[in-house]
Amino acid sequence: MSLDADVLIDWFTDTARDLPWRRSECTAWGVLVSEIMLQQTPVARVEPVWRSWLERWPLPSSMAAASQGEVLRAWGKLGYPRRALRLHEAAKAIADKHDDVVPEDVDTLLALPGIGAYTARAVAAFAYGQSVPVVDTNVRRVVARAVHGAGDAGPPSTTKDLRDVEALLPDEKADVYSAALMELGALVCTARTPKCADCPVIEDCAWQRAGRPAYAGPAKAVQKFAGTDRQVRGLLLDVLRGTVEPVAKARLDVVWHDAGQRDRCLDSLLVDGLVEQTAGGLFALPGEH
DNA sequence: CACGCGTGGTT
DNA sequence: TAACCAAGCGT
Repeated sequence: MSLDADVLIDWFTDTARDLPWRRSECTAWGVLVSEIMLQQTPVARVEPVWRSWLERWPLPSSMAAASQGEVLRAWGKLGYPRRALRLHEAAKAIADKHDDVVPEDVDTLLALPGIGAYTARAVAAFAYGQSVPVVDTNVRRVVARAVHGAGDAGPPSTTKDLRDVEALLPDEKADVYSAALMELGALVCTARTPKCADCPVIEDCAWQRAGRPAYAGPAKAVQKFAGTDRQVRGLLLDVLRGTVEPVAKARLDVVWHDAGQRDRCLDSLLVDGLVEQTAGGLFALPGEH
């Protein structure tokens, strides 16, 4: 049994959100930028940044010409700023080695920094209309429920997940079908309170037939934030995003009480290339001094 | 393969 | 209100 492709595609056509990276005039570069920004960051926070980003850097080569610091500042508070650095590297590679054209081949996309199993296929499908399985957390949850009758997806396994979704793809409009699966997971078949009453494929749903059993797999580790290096790194970076001129270490020291953790985080930011130290010993976003 | 990596809105 | 959640990737 599989999910009725015609029904799902019709539902998507009628009710999908009108997101700018889904419009026909959006370039492959626009799609790629959106996919990177949407890695772990909600649509609502991505949209305004994506718009200004594409206006400022409409081509990979235009972004490639910017400094790392400019890119990090433009990334703002989307989170996980290493994504911005990798996107910058990807833009340079596309400009230099691919004639400023986002590659359409999955393996070529996979070779670019910051592009993994999901993003490579999302670009292949949504920018170039290819029939490839696009598996994100939404799709994994929809498949776990509708196909396997489980309450939620178990631990990810790229090989198995791709195989599962490959088997569902219709002969026609596989790209729209993939977008529809993602939209279903994002809007209807949600993690916490699924809106089964609104589901277009409830007739096909194995979870529904099984009486909607609770998730039975291994417990998922809840990610802490308060007090972690991630929080401290974020605080340090926020200082540097807010100033154009390099700052003395004392300006960074005030953001966190624990000097050991502070210094360790500053070191890791330097190692990651998110922060640079000037000849005078001051600190700044990289590439601007 | 499990873990670390930002940030802010929702329940 | 603390916990959960959000279109992953690289190591």
